[in-house]
Amino acid sequence: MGLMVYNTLGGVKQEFQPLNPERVTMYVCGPTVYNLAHIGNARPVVVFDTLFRLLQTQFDEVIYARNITDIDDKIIAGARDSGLSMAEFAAGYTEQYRQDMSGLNALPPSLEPHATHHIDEMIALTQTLVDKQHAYESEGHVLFAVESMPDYGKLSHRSLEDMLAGARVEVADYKRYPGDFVLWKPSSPEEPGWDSPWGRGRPGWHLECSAMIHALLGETIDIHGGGRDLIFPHHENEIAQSQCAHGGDYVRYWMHNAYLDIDGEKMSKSLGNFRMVRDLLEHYPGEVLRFALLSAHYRSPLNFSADVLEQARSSLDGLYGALREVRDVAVDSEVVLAGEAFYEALNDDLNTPLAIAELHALAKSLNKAEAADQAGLKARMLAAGDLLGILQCDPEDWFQSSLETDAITPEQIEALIAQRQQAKLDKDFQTADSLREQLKTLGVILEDSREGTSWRRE
RNA sequence: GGCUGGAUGGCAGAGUGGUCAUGCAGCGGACUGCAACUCCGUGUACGCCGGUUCGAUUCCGACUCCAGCCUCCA
Repeated sequence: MGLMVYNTLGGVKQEFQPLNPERVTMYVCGPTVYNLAHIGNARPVVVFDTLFRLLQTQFDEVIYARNITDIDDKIIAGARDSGLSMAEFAAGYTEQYRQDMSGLNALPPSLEPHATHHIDEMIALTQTLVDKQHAYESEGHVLFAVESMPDYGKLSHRSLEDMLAGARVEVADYKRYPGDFVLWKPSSPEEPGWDSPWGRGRPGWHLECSAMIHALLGETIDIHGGGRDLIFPHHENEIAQSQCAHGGDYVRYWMHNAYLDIDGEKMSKSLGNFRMVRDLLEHYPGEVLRFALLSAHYRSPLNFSADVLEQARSSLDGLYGALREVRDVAVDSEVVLAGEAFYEALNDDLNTPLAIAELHALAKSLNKAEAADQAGLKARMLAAGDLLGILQCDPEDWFQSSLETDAITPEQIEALIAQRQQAKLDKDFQTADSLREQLKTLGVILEDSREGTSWRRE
């Protein structure tokens, strides 16, 4: 069985069959660069990065695009407040975003289009929609007329009547219909803007993705991903724009990740419980954050907490522990995971928790393996880890990288270990134990084996 | 109110119509000078009430609670 994915459009798991098996296309909504990325922003990045890695084992060419929204009202406001130009302001957060995601072992996407580099395409798309009578100009705005699209609402399962019933906001008076949304809006002289047939203005948010996808990937793409909250209105409106402009299918498989909570509560400004990736990376290796994010299925809510992070670290310790024992065993680089339980778990709609369970099973086998079987098991574990974006660093570095304390240097640790070794030879166990205790208070754990004593951070 | 999705052992979290998730933590044992690592063993978990069934955590229905969206927040 090949890759199965849950398609939000239709609500069922389907076998993944790309339009063109020679060139698989995937687009994931990236950040609006007006702020630091929080851990919730990181979830789709890690999830779709894992999918990107999986797809690459099955298809020769996988184009993965993740946009940077660098024109937006929040960016305009942020730039104004900080006294920077919009471009400078956005560039700063874009660079920080790249660093943060790299810290989570997320591969760079194949393409990283910036909204401001595709304004011409957005204007053209808007013009097409106006020409086809799906959009209209009103008081300097160009609006999409949702009534012009019979199946508007198909992704989010809501009808125009439903939306009206639930409407809680005042309707702008330039809209013909309350559900109409902005394609192009006017800019004041102080605001950034581009000349267009409707005057100087800037694009609406939904327009960007439709225009960039069309420009870079084509009229129909295979996978479009993002967080659940984007289903409505963002993705619904993308469908409306692209389908009405170009006809045909816009996206073959819509995939949406669930939210994550912090300590059982929604992450929100009012609760003040935002966790920024950059801050978390100062206290935890990126791999721990990534492992924690993958420990729940992407469509399930994930409760993020310090406890979960410690559990992730302990789990990774166990996996790296198995690899450390075979540190000097050479591995065969040609490993085919297809067909194995680990791989099939990922193939089943990216069931990362089950895949991780299989990884633990591999580690257990490796711990118990005869020498003859070690190379093969190690190679499979590393290949499996690579698909998840984990287990790629040197095990000794993993255990010895101390992010919490600089109270003692590796040289000092080695010196104390040598001292303890001598005490052990002298049968002076009291001294030996006190040296071990001394190190423990500094967060260093000793492990004796036949080959000698190694150490790791607590 | 409308739409979507949830409720699994101390914690996290898969899955299934009928002996097993898995990890973390705990407990017992082996190993060890003692530990740590590792290995072995260990938990009458499936929101509530009905129904279908020889048998339901898993299917169906009601109920309770929770979350998300309906406002350019992943």
